[in-house]
Amino acid sequence: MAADDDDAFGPLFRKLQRLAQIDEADRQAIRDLPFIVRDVRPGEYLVREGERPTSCCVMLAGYACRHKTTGGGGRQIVSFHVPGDILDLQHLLLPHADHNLQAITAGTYACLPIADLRKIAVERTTIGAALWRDTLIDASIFREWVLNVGRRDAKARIAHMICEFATRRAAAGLGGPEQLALPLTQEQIADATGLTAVHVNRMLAVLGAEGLVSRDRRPAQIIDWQGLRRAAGFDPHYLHAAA
Amino acid sequence: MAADDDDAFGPLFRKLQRLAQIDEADRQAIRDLPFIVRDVRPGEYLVREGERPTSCCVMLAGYACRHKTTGGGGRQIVSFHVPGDILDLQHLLLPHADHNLQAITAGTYACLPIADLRKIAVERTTIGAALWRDTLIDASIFREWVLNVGRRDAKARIAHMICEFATRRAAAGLGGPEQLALPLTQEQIADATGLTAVHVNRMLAVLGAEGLVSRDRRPAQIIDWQGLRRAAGFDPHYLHAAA
DNA sequence: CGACAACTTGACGGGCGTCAACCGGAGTGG
DNA sequence: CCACTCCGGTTGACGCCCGTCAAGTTGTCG
Repeated sequence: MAADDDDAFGPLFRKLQRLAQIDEADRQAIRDLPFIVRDVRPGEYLVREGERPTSCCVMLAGYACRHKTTGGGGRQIVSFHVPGDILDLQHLLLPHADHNLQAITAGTYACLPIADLRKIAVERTTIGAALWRDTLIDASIFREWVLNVGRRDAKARIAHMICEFATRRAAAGLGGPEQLALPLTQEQIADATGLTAVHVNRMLAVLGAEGLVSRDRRPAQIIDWQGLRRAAGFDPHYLHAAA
Repeated sequence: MAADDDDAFGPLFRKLQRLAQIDEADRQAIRDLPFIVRDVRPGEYLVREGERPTSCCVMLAGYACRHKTTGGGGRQIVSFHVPGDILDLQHLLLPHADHNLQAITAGTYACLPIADLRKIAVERTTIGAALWRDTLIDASIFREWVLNVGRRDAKARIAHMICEFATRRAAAGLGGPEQLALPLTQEQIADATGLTAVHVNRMLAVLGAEGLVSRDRRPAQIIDWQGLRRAAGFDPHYLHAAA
């Protein structure tokens, strides 16, 4: 209950608050869990496909992604994550990891034992509802990604990905879309959109020429948020106002 | 508790059994819920994007899909469903539908009130775990679809979709892959894979020429299951042995 | 027999992948 | 301080996979 703990779990509590009406007792129950805080370097793996994780990672700072690969070596990022996100909630009930979890930037994570988390989800129904709701929103975002990768052209696809990233980052309290410095390489954008880095570069040039994003200084920034939304056909209802 | 009810819920109970160790009391609790059984015609909508459903549909017979559309009119199927599947579990905790639910073939559905289902999920923890686990597997399947649509070429993409469909149908107890009569039009396959119907036709011709699927009689059938798996790079671990 | 939906086939074009070269900034070691 | 390396970004040439358009075939149902 020390102020330090509270600060550390701040991003998580803010997120749980958006998901359900958790109260002080719920927060305390989470603080009382045995956990370790871990710093990671850019590119470090938190979980690899096929492993049986025993703890569940909560992002406290930094950015991360989940990705899968085909037999042929194709790599596909399936989601990005911002502070407050619970990264592998699926391991509460699914023993084997079906994808990789990798840090994009340096960051810090709280690792909570899965068994304890499962217990608390049952005993404290509000926390259980928040976590379940989070997995449902997760699934909704994946559905939107299937649509994005399957049915939008390269320009709209990239714009949509950026819009979602900016929106989720804003929801995490890290500042509005206009002040986002996109912490992604063009190759990472390519892996998330099912394109190649070369073509991402070309499309970013187009988005830049249209005055939607800046390309002079790196990392890229959003200049015209409404214009980018229009270019993407971005409608945030699929985020269910809580991601 | 009549034998009729039991028969009707058979596909659901079989699925819940795979998800968690539900017992007779759990089954009885579900039978005791107020529900209605509904027959639908091919193409009929069960839920439309933006609605606030008050009941949750369980498939008892037939096939269905979920799909979304872009502003520009592009349509993307994000999942297929077989008997036993719970179609809109997300509405337990997310009020607004973020996608459409549509019957592919004629079928029958049990509609359970969402409020009752939510209650039973909390009171009977085994049922709650089964339902939560189901949503987690759902999410895993979406992730695989992102990979499929984003990183596989047309032939492998179609083959992979067929492999998943056959596997899930087999898990539902409807017969092995070799005796699947694919109940999908080429346009539906196209909408699920992010391709066009014309190109799906070309790729099915290739898969036929390679002796993997039959094209002489319709609907299409799998001839060489192992070969199709190889062409798809299909590894069912993402289904977590319960979908 | 006509209407209609689904499938089939061919011609053509474009969006995006591939290959390759080059640039620029950050880190590193002499 | 400068050379070297490395990673990420940038640009151009070229080609293929797949979309588009359009016509024709098949099967089904009234």
